[in-house]
Amino acid sequence: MSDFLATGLSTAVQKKIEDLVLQGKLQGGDKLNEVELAEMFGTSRGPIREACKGLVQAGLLTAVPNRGVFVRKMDVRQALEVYDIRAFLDQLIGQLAATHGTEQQIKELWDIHARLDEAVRVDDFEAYYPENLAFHEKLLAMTGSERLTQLYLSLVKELHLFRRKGLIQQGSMDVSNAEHALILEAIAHRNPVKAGLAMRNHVMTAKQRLLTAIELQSLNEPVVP
Amino acid sequence: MSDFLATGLSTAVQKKIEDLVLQGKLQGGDKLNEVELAEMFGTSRGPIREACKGLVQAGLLTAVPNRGVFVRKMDVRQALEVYDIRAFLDQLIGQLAATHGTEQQIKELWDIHARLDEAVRVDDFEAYYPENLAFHEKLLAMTGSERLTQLYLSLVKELHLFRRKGLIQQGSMDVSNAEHALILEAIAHRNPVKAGLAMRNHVMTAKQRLLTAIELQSLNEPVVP
DNA sequence: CTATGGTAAATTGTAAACAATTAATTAAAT
DNA sequence: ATTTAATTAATTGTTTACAATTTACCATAG
Repeated sequence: MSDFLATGLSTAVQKKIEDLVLQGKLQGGDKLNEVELAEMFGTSRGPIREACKGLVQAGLLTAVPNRGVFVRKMDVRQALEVYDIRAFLDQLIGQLAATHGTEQQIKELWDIHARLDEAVRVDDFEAYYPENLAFHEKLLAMTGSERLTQLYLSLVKELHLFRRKGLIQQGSMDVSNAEHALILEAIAHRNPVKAGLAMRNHVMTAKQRLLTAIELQSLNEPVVP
Repeated sequence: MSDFLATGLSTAVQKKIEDLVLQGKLQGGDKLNEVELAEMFGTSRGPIREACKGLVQAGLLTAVPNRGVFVRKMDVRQALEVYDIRAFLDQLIGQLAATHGTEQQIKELWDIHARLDEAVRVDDFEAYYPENLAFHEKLLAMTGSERLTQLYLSLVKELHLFRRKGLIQQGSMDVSNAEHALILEAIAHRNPVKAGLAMRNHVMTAKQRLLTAIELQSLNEPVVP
């Protein structure tokens, strides 16, 4: 390991394995071979095992005694469970952001929203996606709650495990950003309840989009493979 | 390790260390010595280190590079953050319990509530405490959401890190169980929104009790020690 | 041809040894 | 006497070696 690391080898390895999972290079159900990973990162098996323990606790991997660790397989049901949880956490985020956000932060949210609108206008999802992330991360920063931030980001990672082809839709950017506007107005007016409900609604509509997308897909695949 | 364990040594060790923390035998800020723990459990340091990695991810321990792991120190601010999160998770729990709970489960809730009332009548906190846990665990079971259950239990454990003398009050059992009644009625009437709000309120009043208790304590300790 | 059993390879689980960093102690100097 | 430097001890980080379990393969019986 020649890398620069101020936080220990196992932690660095944990981040790298996490990347492999989130980028989809390791997919749901895949088995993680310890010696393989050790050679890949140029370490021994010790740090690999420690890293995996952490990722199991984080919900990205699952451990089977004497069989090893596997990338967690997330089915539709579990994904919907996480959407529900996220919806209520987002409600809290909206409340806190409206309460504790500074005027400067609100201004920056408007800036991001303007860029999102531009991406909607030219129908550029590649531009929309990172700005959307920035929008929600700015909201997180406005809450001032470390634990909430950590928990929320953890759940977002978890949802990355659920990636059936195109089910997390690229469409409906316009609807999504209209909802952003409602959230922003409520925050700008310092209305925590309204901001919270707008946030919760924002996630619930995303959940609903996923549900309809699943229904559509199941119509195209009517018989058992 | 002569113990019976179907899930690996490091996992068993993790549970034991977790117990040490939750029982307060290891207190906030305490340093965990690897060789000491290894001798204590009759293992080598490997499983200890793996267990600690898991507990760090779970939020019960904190790791400092080249210095070791310590029991996480939770201040008032962090505890209040967790209360807020729990409040909104409990709202979701209430909604789901009212939606998916079976009539049998609702009946069992009434039974627990009756025992809680009896404990209130004779002012027996030792009897109240475990039944209160049972009440909330029954609600969790009614949600049918594994992830929500896991997350909620994890946050409850986290709150155990915050234990200043008597701040988690034993009093106000009567108020607490009156809130339980409101929750139960809403669930029995299959009113998810009402049940959710009653649950959130239940946690927020607990948070408020903590806040007032802190204020009272700070009045008794006016000067810096 | 399928099923069963047994042996060998591969992989995980644990322990012990080694390296590197941090904490503690002692000695010297201002 | 207090501070600073140097040396030693203790502890963490990592690697290597060993044990136990699982998986794969092949032979043999039905």
